[in-house]
Amino acid sequence: MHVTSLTPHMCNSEGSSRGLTKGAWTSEEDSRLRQCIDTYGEGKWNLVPLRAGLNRCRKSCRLRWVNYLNPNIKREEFGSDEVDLLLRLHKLLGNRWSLIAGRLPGRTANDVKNYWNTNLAKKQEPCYASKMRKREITCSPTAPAEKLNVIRPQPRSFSSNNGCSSLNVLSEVGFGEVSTKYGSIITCNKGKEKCDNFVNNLMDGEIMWTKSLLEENQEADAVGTVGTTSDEGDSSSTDSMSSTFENLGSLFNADTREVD
DNA sequence: AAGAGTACCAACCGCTGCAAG
DNA sequence: GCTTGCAGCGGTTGGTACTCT
Repeated sequence: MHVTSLTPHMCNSEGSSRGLTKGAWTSEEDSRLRQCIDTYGEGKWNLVPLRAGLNRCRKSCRLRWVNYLNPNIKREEFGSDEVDLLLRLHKLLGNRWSLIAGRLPGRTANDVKNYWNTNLAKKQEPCYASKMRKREITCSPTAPAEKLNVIRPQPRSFSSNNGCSSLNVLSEVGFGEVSTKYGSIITCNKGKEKCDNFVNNLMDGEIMWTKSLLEENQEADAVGTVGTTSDEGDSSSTDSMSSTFENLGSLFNADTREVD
């Protein structure tokens, strides 16, 4: 990008940060930003530095609001229910912190990411946690999941959502559930392309039962496994189907329910 | 009490996706 | 279809608080 002039909304990646304040925010800056958001609302972050009279880039302003000043942010420690949900969502979504945070009312992506890296990563993947902490590669960490092209982050919702569930996440992006004799399963209800993209971007070992596969097989119980790197799935095997649903069941646990 | 090591978390950086022109 | 600018994401860094010796 060719930059000919400097404006407060420009950050390093967009141009230059020369002359812009960096580092910790002062209470004065906080109050200015808060007042600006109160007056103009969220959004138009490129205008915020000018409106608030801050010598900060728009990214810094947005981050400060989103991660710290927003009054909806929870300050207390993660509860056991939140941790449980976080674990299951991470298993499902990988490091899509904003998506995960969207299902944890009052938590920001940064909160979730920090909590994961400091409290949970070590329990899940000791090698990865060690690497994160020490910046040392002493063993091969689990490869991060491929980015999901289909799923776009949902706007934060701070409603007291009792339906915080993995299935709700899926339904928001076009996936739903159907039930079979094996239990509830995830389906795609917004077109085969989305479904295929989702499936193609699943993490290793994750298994997806798609409505399209159901339709292709022309029978309610004809389902297929979709492996990403290992073709361990056997769509014709009842044992495989059962184990698959066991996997899904453990993945969703309480979220999985029968649909009449 | 003091220094070293560790944990936490706010903030920064680089990148990507999307929309508008 | 291409370019440009904005919004927002995940990874990473660095300062500080805390704990241990």
